[in-house]
Amino acid sequence: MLEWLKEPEINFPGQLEHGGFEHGVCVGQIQAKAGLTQSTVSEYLSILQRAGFIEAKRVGQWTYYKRNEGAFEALSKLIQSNL
Amino acid sequence: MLEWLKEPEINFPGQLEHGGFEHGVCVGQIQAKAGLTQSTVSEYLSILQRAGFIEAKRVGQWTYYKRNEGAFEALSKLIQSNL
DNA sequence: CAAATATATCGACTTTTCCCGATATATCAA
DNA sequence: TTGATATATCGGGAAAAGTCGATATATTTG
Repeated sequence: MLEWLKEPEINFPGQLEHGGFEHGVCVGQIQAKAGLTQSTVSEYLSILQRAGFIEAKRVGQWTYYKRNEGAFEALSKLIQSNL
Repeated sequence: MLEWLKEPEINFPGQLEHGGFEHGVCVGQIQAKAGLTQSTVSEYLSILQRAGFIEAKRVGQWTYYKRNEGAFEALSKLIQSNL
């Protein structure tokens, strides 16, 4: 999912019908591509959010998720320095 | 364990009695510090070895393990570029 | 070769993670 | 307000990972 969200335009064409990509991609799009149930995908996304890798924005009945690039940079640096 | 092996002289003083650190640290030293059973530590180390994070060298009845720094560098870069 | 020592492997049990269906909550549309 | 849609949360069963004791293998020493 994290890789998918790196190129949302390519991986989630259906998102165009939900107002574009500025806020991220909504759960239903990710679920359809993942082939897992709605509850599983929702839980995954909330875990990734708590871990700081993605950000959520609620707009109406939709929740949009997008990557937090800073977290990946930080993880990469942490592996370099601490591990 | 991976962090311990970054500074073997500091974390495994008992290793001095096993011929020093040039080949790495032997399993018994790591086991004592980890506080887990011998079998568990042996399995951990073999998993880390298969994953490429450490290298093993058998010398007599001892197996010495040491870090493979390249693997950490590669992981850090992989997170930067692919994730 | 036999006993001692260091490590590896195996089988079983426990704990954690994964994933689901059911249900709850929130928003939108009529 | 009611029904439809999107997402979140909950409880449980299945799968995977963690950990152990017992045992096997390899090496050294006497």
